[in-house]
Amino acid sequence: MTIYEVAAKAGVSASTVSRVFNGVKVSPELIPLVRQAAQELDFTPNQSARSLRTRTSDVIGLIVADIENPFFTSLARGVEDTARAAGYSVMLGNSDEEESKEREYLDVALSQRLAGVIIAPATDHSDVSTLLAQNCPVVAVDRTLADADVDSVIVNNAAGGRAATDVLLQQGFRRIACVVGPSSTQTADDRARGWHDAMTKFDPTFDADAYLMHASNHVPGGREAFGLLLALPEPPDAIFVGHNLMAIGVLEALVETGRTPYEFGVSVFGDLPFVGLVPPGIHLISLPARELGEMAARVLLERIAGDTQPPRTIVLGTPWHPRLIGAPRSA
Amino acid sequence: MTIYEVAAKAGVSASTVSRVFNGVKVSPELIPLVRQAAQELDFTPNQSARSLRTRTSDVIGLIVADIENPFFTSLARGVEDTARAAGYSVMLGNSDEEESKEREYLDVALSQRLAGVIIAPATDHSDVSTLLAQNCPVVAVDRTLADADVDSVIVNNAAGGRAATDVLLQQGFRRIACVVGPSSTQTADDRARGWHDAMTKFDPTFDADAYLMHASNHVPGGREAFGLLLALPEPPDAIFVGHNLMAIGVLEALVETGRTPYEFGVSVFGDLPFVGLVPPGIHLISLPARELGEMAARVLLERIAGDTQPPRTIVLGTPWHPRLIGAPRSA
DNA sequence: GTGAAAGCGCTAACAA
DNA sequence: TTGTTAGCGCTTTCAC
Repeated sequence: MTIYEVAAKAGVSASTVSRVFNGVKVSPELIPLVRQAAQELDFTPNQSARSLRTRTSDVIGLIVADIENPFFTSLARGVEDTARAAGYSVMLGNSDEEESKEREYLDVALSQRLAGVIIAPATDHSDVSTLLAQNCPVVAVDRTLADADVDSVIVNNAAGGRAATDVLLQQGFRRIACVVGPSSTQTADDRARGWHDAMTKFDPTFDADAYLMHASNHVPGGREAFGLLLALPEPPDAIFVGHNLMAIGVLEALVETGRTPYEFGVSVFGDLPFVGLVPPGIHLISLPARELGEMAARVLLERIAGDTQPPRTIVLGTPWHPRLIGAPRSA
Repeated sequence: MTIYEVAAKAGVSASTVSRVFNGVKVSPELIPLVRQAAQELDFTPNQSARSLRTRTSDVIGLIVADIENPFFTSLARGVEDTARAAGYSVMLGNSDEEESKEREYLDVALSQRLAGVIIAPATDHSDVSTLLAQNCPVVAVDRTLADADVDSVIVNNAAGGRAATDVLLQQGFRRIACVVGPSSTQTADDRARGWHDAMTKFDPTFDADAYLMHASNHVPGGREAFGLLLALPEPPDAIFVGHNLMAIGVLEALVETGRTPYEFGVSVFGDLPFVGLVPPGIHLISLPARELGEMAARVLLERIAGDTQPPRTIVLGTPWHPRLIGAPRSA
């Protein structure tokens, strides 16, 4: 089924059919004719041909680090809904935090000549220059890109770490440990820095190094980190966890040792999926995952539409408001 | 950057460049020449042109009902990994259980001339005939398609319902309620049927109708259903929940009423995300979500490769083995 | 084994 | 306003 067969059936030229399908002005009486013919022939425009000719496409790429993490699913949902509303589809790639997989997806985006790409970069020096060189706009989300001059949509991680630590200090906890993702990843370092600032501001003699743990961004990572912390000569009396999945691991381990978050303080930067089953007493700072996705998509769509202002960094979510799950401590 | 510029730089014809990039036989000495030239020019083959010419594409579509449900994320992960290993990319669509959104994504798949589509249908009469008419293979996953003659990769839901009910009967529970998704959806009905069979086989006088609840496939749905069941003149002493998210809602409500799964039996068909925080005593039947995705992708890839055997229905996961979370009842 | 040439289905000048 | 025509970048006969 091509535009020519539709044209023949409708008794017009191919250009007229093309015009009808692209909303270009055409005598009103021809429109139903063409639509009718297209309908009867089950005609669907061939996007490959269209893309080839126009050098555009209505597909955007989304590359996330872990599609099984609810944070990224919500983010993806935000991107998808926003893109869909604007007539774009989403190609999803999962980098698994691996640069090589990420590279593969960037190459796919390039060869598909996607309209644009939203990426939660696996590293802060991920290379998107090939895309930029082809005028394929890129927006970084959740993390920034050090080597590329692109828009970023992020949250203030340091402030989050600080807020999550402060709420534990207010509760009277004093030896507050910190568990975040692998060191030298941006979000992990920033969150740890926030914690560090809050602790040393409160108590300049606090031996921060002893209570900072880096672990892998998964449930077992949190579990292990918790074990190591408890084994310390002077174990912490509370913990700030900078990642949702690790928090699950920490909480599992905490519950197993018979402790509760009322005795052993817990604050988390990130949302806990299905929070209803989480032991009460923890302090949560919600990350606007969906909004990050929506905003990233909105910025990308503007770029696709031709926006040429200098790249911006958009920070969402601050100021942070910790939320207590369950009843206050006294209860 | 086109194939012609690469050809010029390498001192060969465009056809030779094309051959090199497609692994067609060429004098060995030309290959490095061409690759070198391509490299220097940052050449990336234009897939739109390729698709237009060859009428193929290396992108497959995946349409799921709820990307925020861990079941579908695992499934998506299975699809993605399998597809990627075979050199295919995945376009993801979220139907939100809505036929209209599903239709949109099917149309996108059609106009993009995707290589194939894996769909977890929103309804059992979702219409994929347009795709089939264009020789775009379709594989149904998790649910079957009544009106289309396509491959399906599913689980035995009735057997799952039966197994989940039997384990509660063995524990001594007798008034076992059933909560599943909206009635007249296939998976919900099948799971309920399994429960019904198990109950009436055990006790032919059991008043099944009174204890069957349909709710929406979300956390609040499970919560509400649980409330209604408790309000019954003769409340159940146990519950079989046929959906992972609803199970979360049921468990939240259960915990709030101060009950435990040891006194009030709970069995679930489906995986509970981050199961470590779930109250002990529940019986779980794991769904092979990832494997469903992998198998669906494998079947689809075979179809894309030209497999023409009659459509098959592949059933995964049976026999079911309920798993107890936490210690046995006596403990 | 390699190149020249045609054409996949569409859009965009340009001409009428 | 509508049609004619050329060409987007690639693959693939068909000659050589």
